[in-house]
Amino acid sequence: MKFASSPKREITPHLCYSPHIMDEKFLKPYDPKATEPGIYAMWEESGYFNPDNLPLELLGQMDGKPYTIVMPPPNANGDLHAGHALFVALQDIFIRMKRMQGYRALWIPGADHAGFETQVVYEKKLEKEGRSRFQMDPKELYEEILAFTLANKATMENQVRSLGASCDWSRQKFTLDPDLVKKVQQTFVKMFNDKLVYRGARTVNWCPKHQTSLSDIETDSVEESTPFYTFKYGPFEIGTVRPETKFGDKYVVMHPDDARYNEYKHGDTFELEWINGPITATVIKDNAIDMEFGTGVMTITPWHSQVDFEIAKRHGLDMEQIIDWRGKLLPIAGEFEGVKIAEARPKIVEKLKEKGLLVSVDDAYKNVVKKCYKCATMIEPQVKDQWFVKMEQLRDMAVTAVNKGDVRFVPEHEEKVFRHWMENAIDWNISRQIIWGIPIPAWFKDGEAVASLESPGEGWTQDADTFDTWFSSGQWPLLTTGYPDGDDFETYYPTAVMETGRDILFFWVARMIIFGLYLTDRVPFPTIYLHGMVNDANGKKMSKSKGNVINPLTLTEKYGTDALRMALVVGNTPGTDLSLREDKVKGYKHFANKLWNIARFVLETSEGADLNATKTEADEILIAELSALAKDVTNDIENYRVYLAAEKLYHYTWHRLADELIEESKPILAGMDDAAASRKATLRQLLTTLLPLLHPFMPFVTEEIWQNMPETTGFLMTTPWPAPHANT
RNA sequence: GGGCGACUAGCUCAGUUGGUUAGAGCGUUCGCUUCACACGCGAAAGGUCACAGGUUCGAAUCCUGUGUCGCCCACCA
Repeated sequence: MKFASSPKREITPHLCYSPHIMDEKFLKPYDPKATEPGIYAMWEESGYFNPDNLPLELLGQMDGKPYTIVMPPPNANGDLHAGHALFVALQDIFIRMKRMQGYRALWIPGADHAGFETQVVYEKKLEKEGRSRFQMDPKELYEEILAFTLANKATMENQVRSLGASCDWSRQKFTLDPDLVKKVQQTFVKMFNDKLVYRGARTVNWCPKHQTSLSDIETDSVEESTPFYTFKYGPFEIGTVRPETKFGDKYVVMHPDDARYNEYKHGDTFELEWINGPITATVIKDNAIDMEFGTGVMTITPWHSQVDFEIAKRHGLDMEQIIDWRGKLLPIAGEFEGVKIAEARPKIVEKLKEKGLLVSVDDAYKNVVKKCYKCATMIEPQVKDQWFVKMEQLRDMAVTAVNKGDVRFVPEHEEKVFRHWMENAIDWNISRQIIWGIPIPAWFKDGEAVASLESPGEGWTQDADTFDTWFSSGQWPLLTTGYPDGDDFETYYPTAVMETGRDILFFWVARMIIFGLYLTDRVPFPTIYLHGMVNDANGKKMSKSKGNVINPLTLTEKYGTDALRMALVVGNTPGTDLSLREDKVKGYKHFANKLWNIARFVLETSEGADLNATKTEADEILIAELSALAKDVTNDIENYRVYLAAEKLYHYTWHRLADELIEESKPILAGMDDAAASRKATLRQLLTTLLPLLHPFMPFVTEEIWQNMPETTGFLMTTPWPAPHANT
């Protein structure tokens, strides 16, 4: 493979300094605050975060083979949290090692406009200011959210920098970049033409507070105790937990095989007294009815229930909206018109009771209700014209890829979770009734709907809806590498590994696999590394309302970035949640300082020594020991056992090198013989081997020490990795 | 209702796919102003590996069951 021979950046001389005598700063404890910003600026200025600028000598090791990670784009609607710090640490470890191994290591940063999530955050802000989006001009609202998002995006980028991320800022992407927006819209048009998206009036998850529909995974199912009412309905008894929806119920449904109701035939009609007076009801026989449940008879409300909708569709029954988009009853409710459902329910029950129609109430009944995952408002199922992605074919592609082993999961058991979800995935509602998002390139005229980037002509109006944000972020590996054309796409796609949180396996990872397969016939990444959640010291989920949120930047301020990175990584196995304790971070600050003092000791005692001195047999063994560790650690990282690699290096550094080797060296160094000369050269070599190994984990302190060693040149960041590959 | 995972030292967790006396960090106890480091050094205590069976020469590790906790998915009104 050929690789770009873009001119190597000249490194400004003042950036790399090699003092003859040890710098005074080694006489004081390591000071991350005074060190980190300068080091990061130096790296960034070097241009080496961009793999096209990497020295040819380095790339020559791997023949310019690419290694790509696409950074999960943080939502540009707030500060970074501990989870971001974890993924930065992990991904930077992979990228830094691969870069040192000679890969064209590319880590693409970005930001997500995060449609609904951002709008929710902004609406809360408006609420605090006593404003509401429903009283605002849409354009004005959009501009305000845009300004808010761009400000957050800039803050967020600097926070990512301060965590030491060696990502290529020159390739940074934002989901609302005009070229990306266009590509996302093109995908929609292509899917429309391929009949993989369709427009349909179907039951959607409607959030009455946020005034938008939501996908199934954007709702939480919560078990609640809800009274279960049984009412007289003509000659029948019917059960319900939602009396407020019953105004329009004029179909009574039972199972065709239910012997108890043999005398009633499908299509029979009868008169009955109902909530607001007499109505005519029709008997429907349908297999969906569970004869065992309740009386085996129910009435249906097709507009506000998925199951009822399906039944109504099968039999071509009328559907009528009972509850409006705000969650209030419509005129069909008569005297209850305009009343909120929560208020209306007990009143309706009371009325039915007075009419002698209430048979019984079961207060112990447990019922699963859907809630908006952002505001916990009860989801109101509503029938609405929306765009849906047809999942069947796409889902099969993804499952096949997993079965073939084209994608593997770390930890392995997540594959089962993924497959289980995938096999049951139903059509995906991608329309959102919010302004903050990518407009859906669809046009309507006389009940017809077409997808097209441009207006099809006179009289067509554009869809006012925007895409589910995951519709765009699902294409992220493609969008960031420049699909469908361009050198980057050619070179850097598919990526090497997708490292992200377990919580967005369905939201994001599943969709990326689907879009990758659909658009390129290739999975976007062969490996999915899923990290667990970062919880507070007591293992509780961090949340603003609980007030237990740990800001990673506060910790780096106090203990240094290297310390936080180690604390997040050591002992943190993939897929397992982590309890982040300040003590742990503090411990690794001490470790950074320990390394600092090791460097000080070694540099001090070996000043002016001949680094090529002949080594004693004992010293050769020490060199070999570290080589073996280097190989072992390389193997661990390449097999995603970062937690082990970090611990082994920690242990070697502190308890082998410092506690044993340095201690035993003291008397040896005191002599002026060959053994002393050998040991001086050996300690220096051990240090120059250990620093690259520790660098991916603790980039700042290692680079700082490296820059102060007389025998080193250039950056530690681009120094060859001191061990062969474990896998090739 | 279905699925996934966890249970190892006081606490937080490792234990790399069965192999000597089960490890780390923090904490605890004792002793050290030892000239790299008190952000330190030396030592020590502390575990029926949730429980019950099974496979095996050998089990924290594999199998079966039980219990407890956590997470995810779910259109029985």
